[in-house]
Amino acid sequence: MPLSSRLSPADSCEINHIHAEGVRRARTALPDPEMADDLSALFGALGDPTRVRLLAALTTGPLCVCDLAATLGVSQSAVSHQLRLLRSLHLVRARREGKMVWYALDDDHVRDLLVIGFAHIGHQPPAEIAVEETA
Amino acid sequence: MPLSSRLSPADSCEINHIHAEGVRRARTALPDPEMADDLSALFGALGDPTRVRLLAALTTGPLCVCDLAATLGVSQSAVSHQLRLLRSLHLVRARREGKMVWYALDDDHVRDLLVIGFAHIGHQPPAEIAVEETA
DNA sequence: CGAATATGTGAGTAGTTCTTCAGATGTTTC
DNA sequence: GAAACATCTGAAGAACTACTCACATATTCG
Repeated sequence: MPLSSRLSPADSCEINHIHAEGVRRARTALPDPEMADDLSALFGALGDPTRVRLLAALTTGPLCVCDLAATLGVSQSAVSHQLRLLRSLHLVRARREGKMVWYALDDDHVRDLLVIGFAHIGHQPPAEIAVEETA
Repeated sequence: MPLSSRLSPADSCEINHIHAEGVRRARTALPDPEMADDLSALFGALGDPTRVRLLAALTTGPLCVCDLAATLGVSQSAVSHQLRLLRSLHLVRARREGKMVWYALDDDHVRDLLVIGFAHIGHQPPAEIAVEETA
């Protein structure tokens, strides 16, 4: 039980009013540290305006680095740095074609996350995101 | 057209090989700056291991601050700070009951995001997350 | 091969974030 | 009202992030 050993008697509320039942139940749903790190890294990748916009742009179909920079109005270098992060987390996929590299969303999870995200913040997603264009 | 004015001739690849068609299409899916900020703030909130674990814990039902601290094994103060952020983004809801404050997930978007996130990173979510316990 | 084009990358820096610490606030009980 | 308890909050420091700049790499074309 590595989890219970983490409940140090330190400061977290001593042995106060802990509701043992609820805590035990909560622990069953608690991802282990590695999962939590992976999950938060994934969401963290979506936690930046530039990257969200990159991904949103890519929902309309593949674009090369240059197009992405032009679409967002940011420097090509900045885009490249961000794409590397997105690639490392399998959010986008890169395919070289001559001098250019085309980027595309890696799978539908990305689109799903964006749609739910938009729903949560109460804005309507820009139409193209919700529907698969199969472009 | 505030978007096109953002395409400064600065460094983003001059007027090179931009594929005008794709860029124009991509722009239709591009959230405006305010949306992008809201969206990324939402995902950013999920972009931290402690907060992901807090939310995962809450998928099993409401817990008080003290329970959450005990469940995760982190200080009560740290939990409180994080809960404030999560509350401000409507990811969790707080209800005072005497000395204690019970926290619960604010809506099902949170659960959905976690489930998709787990699917993406290829781990199975800890069983309790996927199903609504109506506890 | 050398020039031109498109993209990738390391270092540096300004800005942001997460935790801890100390103390404030709100609630109950006596 | 004072003591005890649960939670909240501001300040501060350590760690992380995202951009820019300069240059490296890769591909095509002459």
